[in-house]
Amino acid sequence: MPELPEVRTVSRALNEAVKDRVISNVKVFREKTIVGTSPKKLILAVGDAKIERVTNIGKWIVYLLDNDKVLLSHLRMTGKYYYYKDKQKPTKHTHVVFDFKDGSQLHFEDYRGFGTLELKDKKDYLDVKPLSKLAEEPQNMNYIHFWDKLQKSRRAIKTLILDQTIVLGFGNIYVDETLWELRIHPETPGNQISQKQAKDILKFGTYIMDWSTSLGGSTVSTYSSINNIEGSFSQYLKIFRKDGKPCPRCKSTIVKTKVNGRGTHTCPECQVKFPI
DNA sequence: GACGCTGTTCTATT
DNA sequence: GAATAGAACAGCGT
Repeated sequence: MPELPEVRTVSRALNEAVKDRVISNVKVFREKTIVGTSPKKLILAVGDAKIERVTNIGKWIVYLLDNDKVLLSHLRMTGKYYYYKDKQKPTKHTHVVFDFKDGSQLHFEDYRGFGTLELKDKKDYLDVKPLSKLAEEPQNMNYIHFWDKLQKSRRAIKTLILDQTIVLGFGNIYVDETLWELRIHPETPGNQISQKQAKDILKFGTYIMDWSTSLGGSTVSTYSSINNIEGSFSQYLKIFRKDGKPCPRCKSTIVKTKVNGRGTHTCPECQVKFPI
């Protein structure tokens, strides 16, 4: 489901909803959702804690608590949050419920069950997995450093951009949009990307993901922010899930292929295949 | 009904 | 190590 713009949207909405609320209890309905510790220990560690702030690092949601703990949450494909003023019944796919002292609740739901919550120590959560190896978001990434990483690999540029240790925040939608905009074929080997192209990938990635964030992200099939609020950026997508339709630039028919197992949308005219 | 797809990332295997 | 295939899972479209 969500990429950087969508996770930013969710984390901002969460911050609005639960900042300064005090957790009184946590109910875990699906143990596998809690990673790295037992539900019992999680409840012990966050009970009575106040949520100081909710933010995000790439696609990870970060809850900063007023004790020595941090809660990390990843939505993966279909994780969703719901905030309720009153107690609500969990549904079939409600995996975790936070009770707050004021009687309100935060529900975490995920019908596919890939989404996670994990507890970390505030003192070193940036230096241990899963956040430790992440790269910078494109607006903060040095393009020479980025280009250096690309040079070291013959893997497809699309695969490299999706690697969160190379650049942070791109997912399948925004990588296809960015490569189409820059007329780069997704299978171009990393070591054939020029410095200028590397710079442009970061520049356009920053631009499109900031723009999308300002519209609440892209609701393509199931994504929505908390309480089912949809994003409206999908109307501006040029190529993602447009296979069979004309390219907005040259009117050639957009094709869909697979690159390293990921569905990939390409204009066969605009995005010229690299010379072998 | 079966099969192949889905906005992600981690693990195992080569 | 680097690169790939498969796995985690439920639902939807063909």
